[in-house]
Amino acid sequence: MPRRRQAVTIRHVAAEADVSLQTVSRVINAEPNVRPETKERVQAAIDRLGYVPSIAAQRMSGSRSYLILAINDRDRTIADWQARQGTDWVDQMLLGGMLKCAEHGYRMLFELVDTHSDHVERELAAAIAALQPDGLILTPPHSDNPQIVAFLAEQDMPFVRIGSKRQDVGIPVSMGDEGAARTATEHLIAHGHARIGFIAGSSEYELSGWRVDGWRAAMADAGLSCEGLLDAGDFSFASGEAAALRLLDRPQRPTAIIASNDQMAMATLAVAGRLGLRVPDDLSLISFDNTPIVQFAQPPLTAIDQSIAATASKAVELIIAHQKGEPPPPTLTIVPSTLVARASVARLG
Amino acid sequence: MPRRRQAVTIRHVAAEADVSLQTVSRVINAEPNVRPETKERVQAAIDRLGYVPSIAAQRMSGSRSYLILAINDRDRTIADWQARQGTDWVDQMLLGGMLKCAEHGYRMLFELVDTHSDHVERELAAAIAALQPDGLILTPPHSDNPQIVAFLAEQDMPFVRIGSKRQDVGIPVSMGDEGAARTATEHLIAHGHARIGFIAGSSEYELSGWRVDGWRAAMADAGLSCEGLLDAGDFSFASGEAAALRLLDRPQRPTAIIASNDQMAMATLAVAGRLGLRVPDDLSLISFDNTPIVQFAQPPLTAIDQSIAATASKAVELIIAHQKGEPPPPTLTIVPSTLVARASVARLG
DNA sequence: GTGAAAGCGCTAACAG
DNA sequence: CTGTTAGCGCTTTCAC
Repeated sequence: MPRRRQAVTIRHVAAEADVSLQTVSRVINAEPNVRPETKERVQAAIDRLGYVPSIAAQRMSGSRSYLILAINDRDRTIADWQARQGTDWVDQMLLGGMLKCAEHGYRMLFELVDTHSDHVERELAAAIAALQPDGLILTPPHSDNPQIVAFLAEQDMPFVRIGSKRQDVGIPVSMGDEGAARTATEHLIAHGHARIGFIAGSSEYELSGWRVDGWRAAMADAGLSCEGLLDAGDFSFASGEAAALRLLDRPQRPTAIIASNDQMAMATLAVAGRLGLRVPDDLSLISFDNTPIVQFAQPPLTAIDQSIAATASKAVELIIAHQKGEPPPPTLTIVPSTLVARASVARLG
Repeated sequence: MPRRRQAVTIRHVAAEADVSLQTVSRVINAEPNVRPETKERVQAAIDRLGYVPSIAAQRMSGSRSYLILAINDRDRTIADWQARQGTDWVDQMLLGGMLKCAEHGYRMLFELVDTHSDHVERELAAAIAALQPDGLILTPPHSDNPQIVAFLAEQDMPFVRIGSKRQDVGIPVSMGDEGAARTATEHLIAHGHARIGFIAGSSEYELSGWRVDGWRAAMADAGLSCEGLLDAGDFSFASGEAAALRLLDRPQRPTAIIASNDQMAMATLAVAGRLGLRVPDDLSLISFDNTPIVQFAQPPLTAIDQSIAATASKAVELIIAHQKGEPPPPTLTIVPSTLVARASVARLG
């Protein structure tokens, strides 16, 4: 293998512009103390030579690596990829994250980490040691994993916790789960529903609880009872089927159901079909996540859209801002979710 | 910002194992000339300290960067992400590519490059200069872009050309487009079809032509005419609609259509519906790509599945093998596609 | 077999 | 405002 070296280095630029290495470095990093005309001359040399700094060298000399690591749950991500159900969480993260990174000359690297492993720290430490990223983005359920969070805080590695609300360490970016559940519930109430069932997600994810909270709050505000209307799955289709069956099997069955993710919503739709219930005429349905499959459901499902792209983009922004020494936002950052109305909700009565 | 340094370096390991830096380096890189017991002692120290080499430093000193760059078309990728139609090309690339990379201690980085830009070289040169990857993976339509290919060859940067057949430079990995189209065509012929229409894709992609070739060959082998049965779109839904309309508007309309991708197949399905043709009773349909949406179509579409995960995995393997100095495969590598039978093909007559 | 020295491309810290 | 010096952590080259 040929020993691969940088084609054009800072040295070439310095020679070309007839200045010192340091001056070139200052121009590259937009640092002060360079006379405009010198700066211009250097910039011209850079352009002429097509010079681009080596990230490795920049990192080596103790500055930024321009790398941001997005950490996702290994098992779940691989399962989604293999299932080929169209789950586009990763794509949306890339869309928001990569583009924002590119704007600032950063790169986003995708890393899979096993939540359940007893040596999460080691996995993370290895990734950090190897890549030396400038910051990490944690996604659920990692965002609230005490081991991970404590470890990163200790390393004082800047990190954003997507879908988290805890402001103790790291920078949380909430997707407004409670508000989203409230919105969905209120949407149904506005359509005349009173017995609104809720299928919660896995308790491994804190957001599951927040969504329940939002539903509860909206029901309470409307003076409605939640009695016998709450069930839970683990985000899988099968668990959704079971939960839907239990909910719809009750004597006073709900006239509407909110499912905490699309898989469980699709399962509910299937169960309704089996029970001879038409959606939306006999049962209204709202799902969470708004992945592509719900558009193709029959009927297309009304869904809560969590803007993952916007959230990832925000996360990158926050890390870069932190990197520049700017103070973190004083209050919790919330990237709001929206309700996308389709055909699975009917007016009651 | 605190000047971030490696927590544990090769120096610590050397001290811990009481050997020189060089010996540690030899162990890390599995080089010869280390006595087994020394090696063991060093390895123990590495494990005890949780040492992981910094890839920046490795790269700096002229060795591998353990980074492989996957290059995708910017516009198309972003459009897919924004459309949220469930296109999972990127996910499948990550699935195959990342996991294979991880097996060998490499990382895969995703990069978007504008095909149409007049300074593709500059974009690529910048990415290469910044990241210093050990190899690149080109995806269509980049794989056969003469500018890109020439540039990389000149840099002598190892690269795999996914979906290409040209063996002049780089390492091509074909997905067997011609064979796949042949398979689809023969599948329809076996079901009694004789007037099998074909909607080709954008001529910007060489694979569009190969697919047509496969269809032509299968038709010829069966003694069937292709007269008036070929049309083309550009892979978009709208173009598929137009093509399907032209094909189905003919006096002797086809009894089956093969569309070069899922979007155009879905468009054909929609057009058939509008014309009062039932699929599969009045029109059989086979699509290419097998992205998630076709499972959710009514009826679910029979499709050619191009195993992108397997292809990406193979691509990574080839780059790493090349990296190790192994010779490239003497013949064209083909990752075969398979036909997934669903409900959109009916027996004729 | 193992070790010492030099240097990769860049930036921090200091000097002028 | 600009330049010089000294490394960053690792691998290469060459000694032993």
